Amino acid sequence: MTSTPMQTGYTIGECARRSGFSMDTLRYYERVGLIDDVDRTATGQRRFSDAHLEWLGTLKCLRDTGMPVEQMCRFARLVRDGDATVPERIELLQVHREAVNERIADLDAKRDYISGKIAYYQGLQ
Amino acid sequence: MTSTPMQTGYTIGECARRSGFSMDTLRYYERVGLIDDVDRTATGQRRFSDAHLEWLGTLKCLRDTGMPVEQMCRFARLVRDGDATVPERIELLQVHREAVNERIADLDAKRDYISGKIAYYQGLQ
DNA sequence: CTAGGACTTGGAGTGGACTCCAATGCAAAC
DNA sequence: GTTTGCATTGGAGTCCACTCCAAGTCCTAG
Repeated sequence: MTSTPMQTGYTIGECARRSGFSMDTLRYYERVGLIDDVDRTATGQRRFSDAHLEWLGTLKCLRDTGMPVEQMCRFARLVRDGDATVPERIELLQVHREAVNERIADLDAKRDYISGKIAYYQGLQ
Repeated sequence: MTSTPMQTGYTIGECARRSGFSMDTLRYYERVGLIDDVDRTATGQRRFSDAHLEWLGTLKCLRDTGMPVEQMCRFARLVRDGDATVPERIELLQVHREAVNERIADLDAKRDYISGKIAYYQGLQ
């Protein structure tokens, strides 16, 4: 049904479908250092691993919650630099989570404002 | 303390401070048709009214909840076109509110994922 | 009266995050 | 073995929503 890995690992197209990023975005992320150690076939095509897919899941989460690419790069660097950076990673994620909390609270308040507007308009009918 | 309206109404600077938009953004919004009927002094300076400030509050809410400028323009047009468009405005706001709801739900889920990551890292310590 | 800050314009520039392109090579299906 | 379509590259282009600029005018405090 779905294509089988031809050597081993996922082609960029398969990886795009599974990760939710476009192929272009995956190449871009590799270029800026968000993705590492991508295998290549003898002829130069990328082959992504399950570990990559998991990492991409994390990236997707961070990106979709509004973390700038540059900060994700910092996180990626920490991960690359090994266990000693765990406290820094915790710190970074906690700060980000707080930003997400604030964003949610803001959206929540503003949704109420919108609901108020809707109710007002409905009162006019 | 704060500047008094020199004729009547707020200068663009005052309006910027009160609305949370920059002066440049206010001029840009006027250009694209999001703001209407701004008075001018004899020498051409803008003077915003309280009604403008209220409208800007609505714009801020829509913008901060992710509505694209183009869709805000559509809403502005509906408002300009008078009472007959109230049902359409309700529809537009309801659709937008639903988008906000989905955004909140998504952020919520992803915050949990982040919390999971944090807990995992803390388990390593 | 003068200094210094606020305001005007049209248009150009910015930033972030992709997204597309052309020319070319590779691979799976029939 | 050829077609169909997926993959490669570097670099250019796009999109959105501002944001900045230069050159000039205006306004108010002292």
